[in-house]
Amino acid sequence: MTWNIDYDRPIWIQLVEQLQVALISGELNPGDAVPSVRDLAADAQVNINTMQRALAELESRGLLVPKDNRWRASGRAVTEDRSLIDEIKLNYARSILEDFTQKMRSLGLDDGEIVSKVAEYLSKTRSKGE
Amino acid sequence: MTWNIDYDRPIWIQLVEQLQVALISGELNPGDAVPSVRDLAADAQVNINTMQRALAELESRGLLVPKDNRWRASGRAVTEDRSLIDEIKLNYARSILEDFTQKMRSLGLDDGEIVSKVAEYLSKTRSKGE
DNA sequence: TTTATTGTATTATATATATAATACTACATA
DNA sequence: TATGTAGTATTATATATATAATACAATAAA
Repeated sequence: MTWNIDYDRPIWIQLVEQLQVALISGELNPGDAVPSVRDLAADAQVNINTMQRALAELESRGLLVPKDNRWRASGRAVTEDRSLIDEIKLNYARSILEDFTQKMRSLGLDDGEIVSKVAEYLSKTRSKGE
Repeated sequence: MTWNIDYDRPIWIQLVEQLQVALISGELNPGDAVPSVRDLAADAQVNINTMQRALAELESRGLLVPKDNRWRASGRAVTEDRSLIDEIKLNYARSILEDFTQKMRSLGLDDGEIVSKVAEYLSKTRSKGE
């Protein structure tokens, strides 16, 4: 997976968000093994403790689970609770829409202008395939 | 003006953003006097130093200017350079659109779905007046 | 059985952020 | 003229974040 860290927000929060996107976009599927904390940290070029904090957060949300019941050395996996993933996906999409429309409206744009600007921007940035 | 501070990003950056929105949305007009640092800080329930940092940043961007040429006790005003405000408004709107479409696409939505979801969300949250 | 790997924990350090308290200079105003 | 107000500066303190360097116990793998 690809990482994109900027520096005006806590890194561990950005890691949580980007891992969550990987889960709800289907880049990581229910039951899939998750790379080890060390590997993920190296991949994202981030300290192990920082990545550990992100994974612990996702585990507390139920999105990641320990792979075996007994102890740890088996690593983590994506939850098989698809309804939980769907629920989080819906919430996430709604929060993006909320944030976006709030910002556009605060600029003084009305609903028609917002829709047309979105359509215009999408067509400008459409990849050749679509 | 209304303030809305959350706690996962530096406060001074959020102050810069929200003051900037006030400028480019026309809530504060070119030439308008800006309240004193102390008053703004009290209004936003934020430390004076924090608000000062935000105002200094906006001044460095040319959006705010010292009210008189001589010294300070006259306070600040909004720049009368309307083209600068327009330019920043365009950049801001574009960055919002960029951020939004990037997030929606990363969820696996195609352009048609994005437009329809925007339209649907806008109609659901439309105020009575519109 | 030996070695490597897993998640986890601990300690220390550096940095950025936010606040509080205080003070100064120059100007505006009463 | 005397007082208040503007922006600004300084010092100190608390907190969150991020990193580094280790270490450990239990499991997996060679």
